[in-house]
Amino acid sequence: MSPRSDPPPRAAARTFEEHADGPALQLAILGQVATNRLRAAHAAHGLTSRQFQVLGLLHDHGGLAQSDLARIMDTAPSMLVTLLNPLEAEGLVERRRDPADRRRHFVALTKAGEMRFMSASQAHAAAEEELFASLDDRQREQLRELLRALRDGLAPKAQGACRTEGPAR
Amino acid sequence: MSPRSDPPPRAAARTFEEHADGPALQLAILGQVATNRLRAAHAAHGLTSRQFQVLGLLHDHGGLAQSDLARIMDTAPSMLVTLLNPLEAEGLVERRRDPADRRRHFVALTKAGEMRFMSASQAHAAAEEELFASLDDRQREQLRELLRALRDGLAPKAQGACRTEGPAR
DNA sequence: TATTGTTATACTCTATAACTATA
DNA sequence: TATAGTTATAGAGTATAACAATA
Repeated sequence: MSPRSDPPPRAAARTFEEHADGPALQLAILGQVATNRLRAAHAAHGLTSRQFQVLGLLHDHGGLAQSDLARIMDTAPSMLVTLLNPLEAEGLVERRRDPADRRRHFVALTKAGEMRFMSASQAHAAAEEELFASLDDRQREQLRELLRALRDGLAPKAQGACRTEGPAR
Repeated sequence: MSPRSDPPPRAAARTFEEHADGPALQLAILGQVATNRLRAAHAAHGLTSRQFQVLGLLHDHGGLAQSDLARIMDTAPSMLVTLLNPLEAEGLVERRRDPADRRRHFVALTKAGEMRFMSASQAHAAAEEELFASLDDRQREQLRELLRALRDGLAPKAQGACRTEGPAR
């Protein structure tokens, strides 16, 4: 469309509005919207998103040592204390000392914790459905493929994580 | 594919891993990645992302009253003080009282502020290019369309904003 | 009395370092 | 000495409320 030599084909100077319409910022903004909706879904069941993650990992693994949980979540051990204490106080989670190595705390869901995860999990699914309500099935599949390609194209570091946190706004 | 009546066709119970693979969490995670890359790009030029936004809005509008800036950014007036003070101390921004209404502070970029925005803007564009390097042109266009459809499908509130902030992790 | 901008304060989430106990 | 977990502390980022100046 530009038949001859425009100066160099480098990115021309952009206005801020052009940046704001660009895919990076749009992705960042929509990711923040998704984060907020999910946070609200979890909060409706008395959980922060990270606590939901804790319950979920315990659910999937059938319990974990506190140190393994810290490794999986890529967070400091002291953070886990902060996350687990209220969960234990509410009776959603149980800490048991490992008799074989009395330093270790084995953490597992209680019955109440299982039920709480189930209900929060449904809220999570509902929030997801609501977020993508405006896309038809074909668009959703396209989006999933693109996000997967994007994820795979980025550093391996970003793949396993579930880091969606950060204060409300 | 399920020829007769599975219980109800409601969403079955999900493991956490299934949630983690779902589009909502993937979008949230990738949005956080984008936020972090952009933040790094801005930080390389001595700016937080919100300060970059301030410079950008001043660039696009050719200066604004502080109160208008607060309205556009949907933030408290006191936040602007926090954002503008270091920018003014560095000489990137100038505050002038409006002679017609001496309560108002008209804020505009200095020459140095313009240059700083330009360089940070290039870094922003480079980060964007790097983020989407693994997608070909067709995929990028698909993604832009899907993000636009998604944005338009969500509450009008989410459309204009540029909120990508929140602490580092 | 309402509006503009500032200061002072508090809150949330996260990160770091020092400490206890087990090995 | 090294590891598991805890406590205490500090930091970044944001929000809220009280205030001064001007209209």
